[in-house]
Amino acid sequence: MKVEKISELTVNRLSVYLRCLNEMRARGDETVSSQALADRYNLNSAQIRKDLAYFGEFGVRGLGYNIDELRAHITKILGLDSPHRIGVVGAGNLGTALANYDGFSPQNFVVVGLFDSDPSKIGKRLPNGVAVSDIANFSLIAEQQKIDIAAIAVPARAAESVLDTILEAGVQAILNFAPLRLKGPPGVKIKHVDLLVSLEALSYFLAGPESAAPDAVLASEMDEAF
Amino acid sequence: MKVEKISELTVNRLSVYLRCLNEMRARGDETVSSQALADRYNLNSAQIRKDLAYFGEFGVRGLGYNIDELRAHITKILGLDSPHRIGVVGAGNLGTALANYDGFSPQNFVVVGLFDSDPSKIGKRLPNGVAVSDIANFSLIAEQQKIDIAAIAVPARAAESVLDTILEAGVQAILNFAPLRLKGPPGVKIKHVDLLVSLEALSYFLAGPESAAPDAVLASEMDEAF
DNA sequence: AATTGTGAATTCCTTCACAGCC
DNA sequence: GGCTGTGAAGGAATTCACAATT
Repeated sequence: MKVEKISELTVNRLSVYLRCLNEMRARGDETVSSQALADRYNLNSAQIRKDLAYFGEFGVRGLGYNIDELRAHITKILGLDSPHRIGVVGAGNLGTALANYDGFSPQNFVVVGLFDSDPSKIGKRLPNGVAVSDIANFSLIAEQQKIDIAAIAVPARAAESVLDTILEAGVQAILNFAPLRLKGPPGVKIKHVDLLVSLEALSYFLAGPESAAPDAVLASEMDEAF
Repeated sequence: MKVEKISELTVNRLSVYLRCLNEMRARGDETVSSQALADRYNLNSAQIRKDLAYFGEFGVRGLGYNIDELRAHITKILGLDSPHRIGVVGAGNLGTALANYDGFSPQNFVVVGLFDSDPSKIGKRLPNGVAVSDIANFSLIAEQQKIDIAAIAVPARAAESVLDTILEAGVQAILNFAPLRLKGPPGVKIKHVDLLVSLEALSYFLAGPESAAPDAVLASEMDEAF
C-alpha cells in the first residue's frame, strides 16, 4: 500500500464501486473486469484501475477482479470492517428520518443516539428503539455509546453551537445537513450534504440557455459528494 | 454574459456564495470584498472573483461588491427568481421529511406532491397539507401541479422504475437519494445525494493511517457535491 | 489605497495507450 | 487473447500575481 495522498474523489468512487460490486454479486457474478464494470455503470475503466491500484494489486491480468475479494479489500480500505456508531443531533423531520433509516446497517453504520434541546421531544422513543436525549448530555452519551460520527440535522442558526458541542465531545467525523459552511479544526473531517446546493444546481440547469450540462453521471459530493 | 461552458463546481459554489451573502446581509453588511468573503467562509478570493466574472462584472474595483446587488445577480443566474415545484417520490422516512422540510421555501422551492405505491400510505396528508398520491398518477399530477423537479426517495430496488415514471412525465431535473447510480437520457439532469458515500468517506478518514485529509471545507457535493 | 477582473502558472484529475502478465 | 497496472499526455480547476479601475 502506497503512502501517496489519496484524493477525496477517489475515496468517493471506491464507495460507488463497492455498491456496484454488491449489486453484481447479488446477481451471482463472481468475477468482473474494469471494462465490464465501467460499461454497466457508466464509469471509466482506466479510472477504476487507477483508483484501485493506489491501494494494491487486486486484479489478475487477463482475468479481471474477483468480486468477493475486491469487496473485501474496499471494505477494509474504507474502514467498514469495524462498525461506526452515529449520533444524530436534531430530532426534527430530517434527524428522525436519519435515525429511522434502515439503509445504513448493511454497511456497518448504526445510529445509537438522537439528540435535541426541545424538552417536548426529549425522552421520546422512535419505532426502532432509538431514544431522544438532551443535547446537554451529548458528551457523556457520546463516550458511553462510543459515538464516532455525528450528524448535524438542526436549523442553520443552531448549527455552530451544535458543532462546538460535538467537537468538545471529541467526535472527529461530522456529516452536516445544515445549509451553511461549518469550519472545523484540523484533524476533524466535515462532510456537507447541502440539499439547497443540489436543488439550486438543478434550477440552474433548468434555467440554462439550452441546458447547462446534459451529463447525468457524477455527484454532488463527488462532490461533492456526493 | 459569456457563452463559455460553466462547470458544475462553479454552479455549486454560486449557491454557497448566495448562502454566505444572505448571512452577511442579515448581519447588516451592505458591501463585501472577495477577500472578506473568502476569509470569513474559508474560500479562495480569486476563485470567488473568477466564478462571478463568468457571468458579468458585478463588482467595483477598489470597493468590492454590493451585497444586495450580488444576491440579486446570483439569484437570477441560478434561476431562483421563478419558483420551482418539487414532486417527492417515496413517502418513507426520508421522503416525508423532505416534504415537511421548511428550509426550501426561502429559496423559492416548494414541495407540491408526495407519491408512493403503498395503498396504506396513499391519501394520507402531512401536517403541512401535502397529500400522498398514488405513483400511478404521477404523470397526471405532475402536469396539473407543474412539477419541474422530482426527488427520488425510494429504496434502491425501486429506483429504476420510479425514474422511468418520472421521465415519462417529462420532468427533466431529478434529485436522487437512492444509493445507486441512475443514468438519465441526454437533456435530463440527475443530481445524486448519496449518504452512504458521505458516511464511507468519513469512515475512510477515521480509518486513515493518521488522517486522510485534514481540510474541513468543500463538499459533496461539492461535489462533490456540496 | 483598495479591490476587481484576468492571463499565466500551477496543481490536480482524467484518459490514453501500451508494456507486462496470466 | 484478454486484462491489469501505470507512465505519459491531455484536460480541468485552482491559485497566483498584476494591470486596470475607482
